[in-house]
Amino acid sequence: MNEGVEWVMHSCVNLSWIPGEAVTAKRLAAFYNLPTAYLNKQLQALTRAGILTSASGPKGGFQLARDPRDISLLDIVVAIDGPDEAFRCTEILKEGPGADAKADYTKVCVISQAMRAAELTYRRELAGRSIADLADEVVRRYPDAPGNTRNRFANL
Amino acid sequence: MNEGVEWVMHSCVNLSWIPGEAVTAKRLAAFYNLPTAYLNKQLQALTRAGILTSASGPKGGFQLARDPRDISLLDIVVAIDGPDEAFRCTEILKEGPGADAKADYTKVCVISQAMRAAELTYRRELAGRSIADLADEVVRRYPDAPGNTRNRFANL
DNA sequence: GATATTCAGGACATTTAATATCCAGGTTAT
DNA sequence: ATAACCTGGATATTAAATGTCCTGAATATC
Repeated sequence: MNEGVEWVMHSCVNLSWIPGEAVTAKRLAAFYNLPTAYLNKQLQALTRAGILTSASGPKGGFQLARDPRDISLLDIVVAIDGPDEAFRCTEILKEGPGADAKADYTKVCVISQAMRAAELTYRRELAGRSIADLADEVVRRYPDAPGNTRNRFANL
Repeated sequence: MNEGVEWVMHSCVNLSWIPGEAVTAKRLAAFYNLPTAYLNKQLQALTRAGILTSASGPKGGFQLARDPRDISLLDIVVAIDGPDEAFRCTEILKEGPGADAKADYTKVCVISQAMRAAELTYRRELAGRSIADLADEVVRRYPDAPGNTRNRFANL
């Protein structure tokens, strides 16, 4: 999995604590000492996916495009890592005996089905957790986190 | 995910229909028209993981090392793809404000926990499915499959 | 309007992992 | 003795991840 997933999940949680204000890629990168240009690529992907909004020019930057309650971890994984599942069925049964050339073995093959079923539970789990969930949980454990975060961004 | 996972899952199901007989890597590869030497590497990994037994020399080859009911899909994924999870926490919180240098953020970080929880459901699902499950399901749908498979192997 | 800031995105460069191939050495059935 | 077969290391090839750089477009501010 793309390391950018980790970066932008943290960035989205941080952005949820700075509502209504655009934060530049440079500052988001400086927060965790990440490579700016590369993080910017990931942020662009989130923008294309409708998770962030971006603005050019001075006072420009990125913000969450919607309520963090409506941004799931799956949304982010799909935006950064793409929609493909980890297990890719190459339909090797087509090379086996009694193969049906017209069959879609990605659907029919028992192994493919089992792997897809497992990935489905994974995705369901990720779909059930939102950026707001995570942010709330952080606040429960570390009440100062939002303040500390805003403070750090103010000094970048 | 390594494509070898697909190859060896199919191979293990096939082997479950040829109990007590060693099948060479060459024949296992020919069955699905796979690169022999590379498949052999995957089979070696399964052998090291205790899923297969191997024998050198004429009449040598690979067999299932235990009852297919006791070989889970997770066993195979771990043997081929390694034990690492897809999401790798790099502890970027250590670069953030108020970081605790002694903390293990792979355990403490809320994002890391959420991703690990999701992968856990995935692994639990895979751990709950065995090679025998899949083989039985195939037989239920295609009763001729074991016979066809044995027949094809006999002619390779 | 000029300027400085920032995002957008394409074109690279580098590193790492996946996907192989080959061979030399050890094992074993015949 | 011989041939078949697995083992594992070395190496090659390809694709993906990771990262940099630069041009162009948008825009806030003076």
